[in-house]
Amino acid sequence: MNPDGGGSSSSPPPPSPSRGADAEAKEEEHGRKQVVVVLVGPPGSGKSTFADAVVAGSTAGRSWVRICQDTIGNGKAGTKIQCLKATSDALKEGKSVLIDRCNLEREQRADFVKLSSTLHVDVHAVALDLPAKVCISRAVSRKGHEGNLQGGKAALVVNRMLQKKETPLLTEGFSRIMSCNDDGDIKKAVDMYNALGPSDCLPSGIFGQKSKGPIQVGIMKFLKKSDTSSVEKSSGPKITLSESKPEQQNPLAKHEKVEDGMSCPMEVEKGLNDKNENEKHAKECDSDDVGSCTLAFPSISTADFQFDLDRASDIIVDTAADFLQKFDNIRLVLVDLSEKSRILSLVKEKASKKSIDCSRFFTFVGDITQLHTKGGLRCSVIANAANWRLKPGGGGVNAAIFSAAGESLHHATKKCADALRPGTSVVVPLPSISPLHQREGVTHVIHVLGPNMNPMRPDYLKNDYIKGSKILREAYNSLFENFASIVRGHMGKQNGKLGAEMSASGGTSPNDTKMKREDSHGSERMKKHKLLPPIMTAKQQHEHTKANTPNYHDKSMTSSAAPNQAREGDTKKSGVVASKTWGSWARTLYELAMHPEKYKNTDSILETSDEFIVLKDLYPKAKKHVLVISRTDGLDSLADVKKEHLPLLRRMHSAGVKWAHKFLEEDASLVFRLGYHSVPSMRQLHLHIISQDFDSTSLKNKKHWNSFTTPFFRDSVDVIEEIEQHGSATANSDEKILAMELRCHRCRSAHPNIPKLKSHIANCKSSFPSHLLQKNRLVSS
DNA sequence: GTTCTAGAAC
DNA sequence: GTTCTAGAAC
Repeated sequence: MNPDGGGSSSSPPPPSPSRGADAEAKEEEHGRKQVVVVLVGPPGSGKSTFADAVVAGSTAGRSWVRICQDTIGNGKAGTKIQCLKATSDALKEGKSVLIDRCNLEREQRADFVKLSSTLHVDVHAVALDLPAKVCISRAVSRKGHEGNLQGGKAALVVNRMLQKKETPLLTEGFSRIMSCNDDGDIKKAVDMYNALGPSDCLPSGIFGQKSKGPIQVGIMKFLKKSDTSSVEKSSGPKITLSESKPEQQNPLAKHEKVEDGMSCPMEVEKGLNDKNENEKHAKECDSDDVGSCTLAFPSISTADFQFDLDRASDIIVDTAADFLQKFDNIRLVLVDLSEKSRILSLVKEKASKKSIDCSRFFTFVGDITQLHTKGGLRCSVIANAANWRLKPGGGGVNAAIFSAAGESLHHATKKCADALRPGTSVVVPLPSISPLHQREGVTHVIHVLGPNMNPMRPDYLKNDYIKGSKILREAYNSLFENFASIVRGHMGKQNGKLGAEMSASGGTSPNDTKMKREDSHGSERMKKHKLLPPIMTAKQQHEHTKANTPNYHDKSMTSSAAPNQAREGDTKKSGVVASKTWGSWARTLYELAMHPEKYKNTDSILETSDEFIVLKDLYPKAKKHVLVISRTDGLDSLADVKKEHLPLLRRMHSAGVKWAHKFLEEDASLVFRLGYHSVPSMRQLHLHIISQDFDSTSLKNKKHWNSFTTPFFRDSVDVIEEIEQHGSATANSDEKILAMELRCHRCRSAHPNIPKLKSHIANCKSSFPSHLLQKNRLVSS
């Protein structure tokens, strides 16, 4: 760390901040260069001490004022408004200002930046990035605090605040940002401001941000015993070696020690990841059938930022074991390049202790982009340890996969998503022109993003391994779930072919078609209730279907009320765990699509044709929200859609576009998006046409929001293209996607709850994310 | 899908 | 005390 100029993470600072001629003239007139220093740090990080030291120790004639929200209210709680007023007054008197309040979130800092810029004054951020443990200990144990934040409650407050912390950025308007990571950094920073004469200015840029932080005990774990006494205790013997040392004395030595503890031992047991085993597994998997049920995946988050290998291997083995229990006939292969891979040997060792079937979960040494040609292992799906922007490059597995797959993967990825949150994954069907598809037989790439331990990236976890482990677990679960969804799709296709063959030979009646549909409903419902039946190979599925066919025939419906009953009976009879049917409410659209004449007196139905009806959504989630509902009996969700439905889908899309244009005639400011929910709540395939204002009282919860603004929403244009190319559409069926944090669909900013999100989107004028601006995904005037 | 409501979060 | 979320019931 070198706070006084030699920034560790940014380019060398320019000689002086770039500011308008106007401001320069003003400064010359006054003969001084004032500055506003916005302190950023939780309670206990030492903001007041810092500010007092600058105010008291100024040696070069600059006049400083500390503006403290805790004291500005004269006994009552102070407000930001009061602080802004005091700042403005002090600046007008020619003084420089230190803002002593937490300012951890961008929004809290914004007004101070704005005020400074209005008054043509430079604004700096000084982030007091001390370990959470230090801040908590200080906040908890201090007495007579000006804001009365002390004792046990301080620990909770600090923790809560740190969860929301947003690292200050130059784009917020700061000319200079300095991070202080320990008392040494703080002292240097204080000295620097003390030595600043009235007309001096400091170089602009970012200084002192760490690329790697010291190990910290997870904040949550630390806080589980949040009363004062246990906080004191828990910082005792349980803390790792690195933390038992005084934190501030020698940060570098501490850092090295920590890294020692983290890195893998150099001497790896020979033969742990044996080549013979590779060959054995390759043979077992050397068929298309098995290959189509095999996922090859790299270890997530362990390469670049050294997520603890021991914990990571536990998580891999746990999640894989759980997953294999739920599904038969699926294979998971952990791949790493080196025979000496520590993660492979750890996983292998732990898997053997768990007595997992080693033909269904094993490690493989090789290049994940050449598993078939070089390793003889067939895998139709590979996972990528992606970066959050889903961009090629960077190195490691990500660079290798994007490079091997060629430009088409990049294009295909952009269609599915433009960013990924830690702990989630996204399925990208690999176009058949991709070399990776042609050469290796890879049909899908699943991009996965694990926890991020890199402070230069969003969602940096500050070595909170409790949270990190949770996210890593989510990442693998999401990966495996998405893989299962691909395999399901594959099985569905096999089934589809089977049906077509039977039909061509005259062996099927209309009821057979119905039967297949009911079967797919069964699986859909089970998916929802997490009672997944074992996934079968195509052959087994065939046998299974045949065996159950009489039941379906017997039970096939004779009235519109029958489908639910029929399905319920079937699932019980076939010995599959019984699960809930579509609720009565979920059949509304089905009833409507089948019998629109019954509803002709309502003004909700805008259009009726043989193929579809257009309906105003009863609970619109935006100013304009209509549904184009297919009338094809048996077509309930994206999972049911096949190539034969393409003409229908195209016509539904055209109808949607037509209605969007009609609405645009009434209000040209609207922007529409057309798409399907990955897993609809209502039966009967329906296309949403929804204006992007999301201005509606019916939009009430996170699920509503995320179902229209995450990859859960599949753009109609993409669905059509995917079916053209692959014969089926992928659905992002991972339920976690609907529980994701709330982000603005335009600027992607995060918001803590629905009301705050709504007030943001009412005003957000940012342009839409780039991927939405392509391929007519948005319809506007 | 919505409504209702307990209890968590603020 | 009020706001907000999330799970159960429908």
